Amino acid sequence: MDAQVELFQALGDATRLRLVNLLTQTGEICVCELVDALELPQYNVSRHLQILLKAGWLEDRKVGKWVYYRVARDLKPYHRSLLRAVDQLREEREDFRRDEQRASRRLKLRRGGVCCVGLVSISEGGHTAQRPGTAG
Amino acid sequence: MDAQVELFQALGDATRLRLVNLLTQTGEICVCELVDALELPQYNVSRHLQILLKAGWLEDRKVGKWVYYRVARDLKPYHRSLLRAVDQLREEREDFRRDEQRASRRLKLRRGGVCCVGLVSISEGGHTAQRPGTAG
DNA sequence: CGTTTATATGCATAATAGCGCATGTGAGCT
DNA sequence: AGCTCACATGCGCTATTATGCATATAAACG
Repeated sequence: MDAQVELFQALGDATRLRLVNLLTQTGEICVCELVDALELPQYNVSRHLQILLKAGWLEDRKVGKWVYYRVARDLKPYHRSLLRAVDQLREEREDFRRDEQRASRRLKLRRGGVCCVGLVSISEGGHTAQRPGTAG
Repeated sequence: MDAQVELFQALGDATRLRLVNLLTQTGEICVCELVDALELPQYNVSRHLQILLKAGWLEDRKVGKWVYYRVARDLKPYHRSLLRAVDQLREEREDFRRDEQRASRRLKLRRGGVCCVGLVSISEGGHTAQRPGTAG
């Protein structure tokens, strides 16, 4: 599809807006951390990450069994403007702020700068607690 | 739906991006002029205008049988950032430029600052030539 | 090699979006 | 009143999208 239209379309979804916001606020962050922060099922987060990736919004970096995502670095002016818009949304979006809080708590638990290391149990059931049926 | 998500979603469509671009570039402009500029069927343009209107992007003003649209005036910072992004897209979008050219030709034909007055035939078949079957 | 962990994806389904056609609405003109 | 013009909208269709479930992939670890 039209690459620029795809760019806007990728932001036309609440979950993806939350992801983009979180990624711009926290920098590089891995999928399991995003799952915990957004409190959404892993497959759901993964799907939306793929959409953002394909649209050109994100970069991924694989480290062992983890995948870290971050906002892409080679951005054009219109990308920047769009990211600024997302940032300016923050004031009005409680969900953004809650995501950021949960993410910040989660990121403090990183050991040696690596996600998930030494994590046995965040909530009961471990940090994959957001699998449907386990949480909620 | 979530008002801010709707805002982004409204821009996630080529036709609506073209409309927003044209409206930011030309100011107030009526539906028949937009139809000529975009070379799309009237019902199509009308539909997308309603979507943009509902999303909070546009204002309309009815004058006789015409309806003029313009970009809304009470905009928040994130609206402005988004509009800036659309503007920055212009460089890469031939379609935007073509729309603007056709619009500019069309707008020169206004009489007394009013659209459509004294217009008998722009292209053969009159200025409603974009009805399917008449054009293309 | 089998198992666990982290992530991605095929599939079915439900919801949504865009399009074309036809028609409705409402203003102005005769 | 009847007609035309400018614009909006209901309907049916098709295409796309989001979601949930299950499973695939692939790395790490015993």
